[in-house]
Amino acid sequence: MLKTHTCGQLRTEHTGQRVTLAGWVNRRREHGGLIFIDLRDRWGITQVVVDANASPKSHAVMGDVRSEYVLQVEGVVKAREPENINPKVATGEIEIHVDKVTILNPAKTPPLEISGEHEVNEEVRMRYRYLDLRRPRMQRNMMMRYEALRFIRNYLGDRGFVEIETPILFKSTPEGARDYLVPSRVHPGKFYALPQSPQQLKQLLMVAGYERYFQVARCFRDEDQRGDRQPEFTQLDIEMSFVEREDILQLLEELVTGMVETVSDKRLARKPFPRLSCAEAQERFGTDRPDLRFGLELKDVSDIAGRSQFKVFTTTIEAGNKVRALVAPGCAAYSRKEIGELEEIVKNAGAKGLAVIAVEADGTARSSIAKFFEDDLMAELITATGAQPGDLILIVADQLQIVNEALSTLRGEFGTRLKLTNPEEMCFCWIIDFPLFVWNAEENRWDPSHHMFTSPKPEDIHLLDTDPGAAYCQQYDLVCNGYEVAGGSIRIHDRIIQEKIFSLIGLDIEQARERFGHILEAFEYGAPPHGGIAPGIDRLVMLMAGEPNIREVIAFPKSQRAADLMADAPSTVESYQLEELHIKLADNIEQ
RNA sequence: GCAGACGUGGUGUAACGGCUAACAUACCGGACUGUCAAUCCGGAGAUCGCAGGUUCGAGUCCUGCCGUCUGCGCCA
Repeated sequence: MLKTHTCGQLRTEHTGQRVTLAGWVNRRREHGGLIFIDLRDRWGITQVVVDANASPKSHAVMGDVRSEYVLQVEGVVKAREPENINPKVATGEIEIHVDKVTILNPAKTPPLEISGEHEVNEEVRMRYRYLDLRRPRMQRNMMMRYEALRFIRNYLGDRGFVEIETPILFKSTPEGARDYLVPSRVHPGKFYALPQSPQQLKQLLMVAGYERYFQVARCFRDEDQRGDRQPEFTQLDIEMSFVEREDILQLLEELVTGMVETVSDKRLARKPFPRLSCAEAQERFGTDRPDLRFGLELKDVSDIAGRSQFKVFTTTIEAGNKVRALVAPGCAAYSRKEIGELEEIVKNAGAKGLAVIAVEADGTARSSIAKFFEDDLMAELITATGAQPGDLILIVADQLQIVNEALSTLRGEFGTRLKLTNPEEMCFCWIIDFPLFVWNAEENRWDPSHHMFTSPKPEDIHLLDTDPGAAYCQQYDLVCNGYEVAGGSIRIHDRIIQEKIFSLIGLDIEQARERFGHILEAFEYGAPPHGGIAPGIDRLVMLMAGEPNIREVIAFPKSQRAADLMADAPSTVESYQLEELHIKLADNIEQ
C-alpha cells in the first residue's frame, strides 16, 4: 500500500507515530516558509504541514503542488497546540509534520470545484462525472447507497434468501414500457430485449423451487425521463413461495424500517406503516401515492354543491360527476395572481376551472360564487370542508378522476408552500386492494392495473367471467412522501387463470403462447403459490439521502434525452458492425 | 412528441437595445512561519451555445437549430 493510514483515521493517540498518507490536495494554504495542505481521501481530510526549516526539500516540492494533485506524504503525527485545533474536522486535533513529499500525479485545474460550495451546472457535472463524484455530496450518497445494499443483502441473506442473477439479454414482451432492443448477430432480423424487470424469471425461479429469491436487478425502460425515472434503474427484486400478502408486507416493512434507521438520518414518521386501500387513498388524497407527512385531505361536497344555484356545479352533478374541495389553511388573503397560479395548476391537470371561497374572520364566505348559495347552504359547505376563518376553500367540479388529479396536485403544492413536508421525515404507507383491471376506452379492452401476472383476489375469480371491472387483485404498493417506492403482488400460478387474464387484456391465445409460452408451460409443472415485491433502490436511496432527483444517487446517470454526457453515448458505430448485425439504417439517417 | 425555464471568462452570477461586458471565486506571478474558505499586492482570462434576421447599433429583440433542466404525454 502507498499509505499506512487513511486521511480520516489519525487522532491524538497516534501522536509520535511515523505515517504515510496518500490522497488528493483538497486545499493549500501557503505562508512562505510554512505550507498547509488539506489532504483528502475517501475517509476524510488530514492537515499536512511542511516547514521550510525542518525539511527544505519537501517544502520545495510542495511549492509546486496545486489543488487535486495526487500526493503521497511521509511524516510524524503531532498533536496540535490547543489554539490550533480545528473542531470542524474529525482529524482536527492532529496534523502530519512531513519530511517527504511525492507527487504521484499532477492535476489540471478542475472544471468544477471539488471542495467548493458553488452550485455547478448539471451539464458540467455530467460531462465531468468522475470529478463530480469526488465531491462530498456524491461521496456521501454513493456510500449511503452501498450501505443500503449491504443492509439489504445481510437482512435477506440472514432470512434464507438466495441472490440469483438473471439475464440482461432476454425477450421482448408486449405491453408495458418500450423495450431496449439488442440486435442478434447470429439470428438475422431477431432481437433480444433488455429486461424491464426480471418479473417472469423470478416467477420461474419459484417454479424451480428456490422459494426465497432476491436480486439487486438492473432494469431498462425506454421511456422519457422524470426526476424519479432513469432509462436504467435498480430494483431490489424479491420473490417468495408459499406466502400470502401479509408475509410480504411484514418482511418488507421490517427491511425498510431497519434500513432507514441504519443508513439514513431521516426519521420514520409512522410505525407501523399505515395501510390504505386504493379507494380510500383516492377518496382522502386524490391519488394512490399520497404524501402522508401532512393532512389537507380532500372533501367531497357533491351533495351540497348539487343543491346550489351554480350551473357549473349542478350540471356536473347531473352528469354523474363530482365536486370536491381542498382547504388551504390561512390562505384566505390570497391575491388574484396567486389564485391564478392555482388555477393554472388545476387546468394542467385537465380541470376546466377552480372555484375559490375565502372564509372571513367572522366565518362568512367571500367568493364570486357565493351568490349562487343560500347563506345556510354556504355555511353547510364551510362546515363540510372543515374550513376555519382565514382559510381558503378550493373546489373543482369534473369527472372524479380529473377532480382527484387536480386536487391532489394542489394538495402537493400547498404541502410545499405551507412547509408541511418535513424534509427530515420519511412517511411510508401501504396501498392495498387495487382493482385488477382498468378499462381502456381507446382500445376497448381491459388493461391490467399493474401487470398481467398479478393474481385476482381468490373470492373475485368468478368475476372474471361476469364483471372483470369489479374484481380486485392482490397487489400492494409501498409509498413514501408521495413517491411509489415498491410494488408487488401475489402472482397467478395457474395456467387457466393466466390465460384468462391474457385474453381479457386482448392478447389472443396465439400471441400469448408465442410470448409467454415458457411461463404458461412452467405453470403446468408444479408451480407453487408465490408472490413478491420490488422496491426501487434509486428512489429509496434518494429519499434517505434527502435528494430531489435519482441522478444524485446514481454514479453515472443519463441526461433527460437518455445520453451519457461524459462518454458521449449513444454514438455511431462502424459500418461493419451494422453489417454483422444485419442492420441497414433508414435513408434519412446520417451515419 | 408538447410546453416552460435556462445557455455570458475554468466555475457561479450581473449588465435599460448604446461607454473598454461587471462582480465573486478559481487560476497565474510576487510577499508572508500557524493557517484551516489563510491574508495582502499584482496579472491574465469571454468569437456572450450555433446559424440567420431586425436595427445606425444586439449579450439584450425576432426566427430556426443544438444542449441542459422542470413538467405534460409516455412509464404492464
